[in-house]
Amino acid sequence: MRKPVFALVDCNNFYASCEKLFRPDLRHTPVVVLSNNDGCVVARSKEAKALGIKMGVPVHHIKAEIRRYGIQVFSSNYTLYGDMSRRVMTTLEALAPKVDVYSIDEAFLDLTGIDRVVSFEDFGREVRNTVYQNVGLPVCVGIAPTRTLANYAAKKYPATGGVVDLTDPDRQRRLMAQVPVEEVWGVGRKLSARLQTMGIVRALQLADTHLATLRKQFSVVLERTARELNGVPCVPWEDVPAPKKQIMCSRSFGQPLQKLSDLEEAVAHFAARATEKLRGDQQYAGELMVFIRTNPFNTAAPQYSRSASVKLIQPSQDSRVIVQQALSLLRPMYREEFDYAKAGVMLGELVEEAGRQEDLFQAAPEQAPDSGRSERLMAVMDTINRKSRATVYMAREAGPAAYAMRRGHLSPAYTTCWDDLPKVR
DNA sequence: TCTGGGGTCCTAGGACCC
DNA sequence: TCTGGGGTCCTAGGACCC
Repeated sequence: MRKPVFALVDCNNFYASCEKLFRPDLRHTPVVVLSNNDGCVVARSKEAKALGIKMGVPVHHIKAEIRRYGIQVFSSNYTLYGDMSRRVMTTLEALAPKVDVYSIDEAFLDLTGIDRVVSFEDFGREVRNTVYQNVGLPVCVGIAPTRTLANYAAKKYPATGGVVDLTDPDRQRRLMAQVPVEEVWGVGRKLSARLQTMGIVRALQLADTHLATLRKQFSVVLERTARELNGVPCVPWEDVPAPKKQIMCSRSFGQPLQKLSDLEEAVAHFAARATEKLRGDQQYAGELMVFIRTNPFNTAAPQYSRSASVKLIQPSQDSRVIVQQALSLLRPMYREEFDYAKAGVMLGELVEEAGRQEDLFQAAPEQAPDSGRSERLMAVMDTINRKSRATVYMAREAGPAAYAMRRGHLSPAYTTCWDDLPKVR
């Protein structure tokens, strides 16, 4: 049997790199990109990292640094990042036989058994150069027998020119001896804290821990991680992306809301957006959940957090049905004495059209007078809204601007909107 | 003033069945 | 001096990832 070999291709500081790509004047300027609602930092250029700006820090905590160092701040521009991501992935698909897109800025390549006229390292360099030439974005490439090893190979050794070949077991162990355990893929804050109390502080120590102990004291997940560090693949390969199991739309409000009518507008809006995504995936939802909550960071204020869910008799992708159900879940949860900071709608029990169960008490589709009407109406709405965002919406939604995200530093849609094309003078 | 949003998987425990 | 055993399904909660 051929030994498995995976490459992880990871875009460096992806969002920040996308912003810099269209602003050559910022080549050496520290850049940060903010989360939705301009809340906290979710991407940093290497200059910003060098200044000690931490991932996830609320932007209002680093106001002084932004001013002092002239850090350039951007709101998240997912239209731009999504399009750049698509270009990177298309390039990768031309370079490797099997590509598993893992996230907006990462993909695994299955290199098992490819004819190796060049070394893995040369292959990695070719990937880097081609992506840079075609798209203009820098990537790191880690190559190893398992994804967990490839993952930290790609992320942790930019000093090697962005390509690390970890197929050699001795090299794996040498590098693992230096990697802190919390940097291993699958080991987060909680697990690393517990591991450290057991004296496990390096990746290599985790790899050498007795597997049954890990399973017993933690779970099968950590056991798998340890196996992967030892070169035994445990993460299944996804040739086609698995269909989504839930779809969520939620948002923190710019200002706290008190009135039921305001919450209704927000929840109606989230329900409509979630249902739009649902139709985009050509799925139907069998269940929906609505939640509302106060601001947990405001510890002085009384806290309130509720969620409610309902199963639909017949799975639906009709915004009218979902919005109406969401509102009837919201109303009994509402208490007027609280300041609400966030709400959301989650759709679950998603099914493909073909597997949809019909309502036993409904007339047969060919006899039902409105058969297909819902689908046609929604299709018309989506078509109009694709051309011009939020032109048609449910009456209960406040309107296009009411729950717009705070995005005070948004860059233009350079690649997806004619009006925003960069101009060459 | 000000702390994101959207996902996945696993486990434990309870209800229920025979 | 003792109170079965095995199975499924569901839910809530915890952990992780980007």
